[in-house]
Amino acid sequence: MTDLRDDRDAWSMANCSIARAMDIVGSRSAMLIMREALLGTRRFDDFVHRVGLGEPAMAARLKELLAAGLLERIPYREPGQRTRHEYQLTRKGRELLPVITALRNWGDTWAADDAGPPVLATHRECGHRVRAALRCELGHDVDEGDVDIVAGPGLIRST
Amino acid sequence: MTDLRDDRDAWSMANCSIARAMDIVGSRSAMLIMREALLGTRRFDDFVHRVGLGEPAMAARLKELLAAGLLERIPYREPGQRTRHEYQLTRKGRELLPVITALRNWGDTWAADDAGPPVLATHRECGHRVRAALRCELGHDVDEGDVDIVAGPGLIRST
DNA sequence: CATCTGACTAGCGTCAACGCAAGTCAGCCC
DNA sequence: GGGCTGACTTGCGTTGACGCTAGTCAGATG
Repeated sequence: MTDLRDDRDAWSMANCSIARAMDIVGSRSAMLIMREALLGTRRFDDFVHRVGLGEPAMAARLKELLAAGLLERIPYREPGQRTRHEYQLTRKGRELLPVITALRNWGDTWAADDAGPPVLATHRECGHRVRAALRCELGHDVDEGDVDIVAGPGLIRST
Repeated sequence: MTDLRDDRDAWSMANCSIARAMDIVGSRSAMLIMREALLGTRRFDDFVHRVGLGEPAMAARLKELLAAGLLERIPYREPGQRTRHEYQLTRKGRELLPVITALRNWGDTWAADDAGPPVLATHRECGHRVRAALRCELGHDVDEGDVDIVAGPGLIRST
């Protein structure tokens, strides 16, 4: 099999992973909540003022992200305080980091103002900037033009 | 200053690159249009039936993506046909490939059904699967836990 | 026991996204 | 020159996202 793009209409996107991902984190607010969660935010009120969403909207979004399994609601207790709940990333949520990083890279390049990007992600061990780069399982760097699209096990062919 | 996460409320996300990116391609339909464009789709009607959006909505989305500079409207002429226009990716649009790839990776892992992912991106030269991976400018692979967030030139500090 | 704080919920009103149905418009084809 | 096709536009109505204001609720604190 060569490249599925050569006969695009012979297969369907009914179970497209990109569409499914967008159904879960494909809104501005959901993605910004995940940005905050990856920056370490855990409490409801902090999400509200750091993301810039109203309380009712935030409560609804967090509920969706809990239901989708990106966040967990964990009880905790600060000394002298009553038991509360915090929103912690699950593995499913933590693995959005490459998506967020790729979005930040793109925004830094194409949507930042003249001053430049507000924050930089760096490699703790060497201090150099981190990017989401394409590479194959053998470790090769993959150029934009060197990607083939081939059938996967879940491919749905059109009738 | 080491890691900005240690004092999260001392700086603002007013010019966040992630938020800006989401303003442009942060809707399900915009992202699916970019998916199709990266798969080679160029004509209006093909976008309509491959993305599964109505004609009015598609016309509006395409206009936004043209205005944002992700697509260009280029005249072309098939033999025996009149001049038409096709939507071609610009460099700005093409550089969304890491974002789309990261989203597909995540969806393949966390949102695919039992059959598995419908399509696979492979490296043309070796045939192995392509992923969006974190790496620094020195070429190191970067682990999820090894990312620092430090001030960039455009950082806005809170008052 | 009343108060206070963090974390919500309830009830509006508004605005944007989208589907559907129908109309338009330009030019090749017969 | 009347149809046909591809690429839209116009005009509904519906649904969902969100802001705002106000109310609730649980438990430590005074």
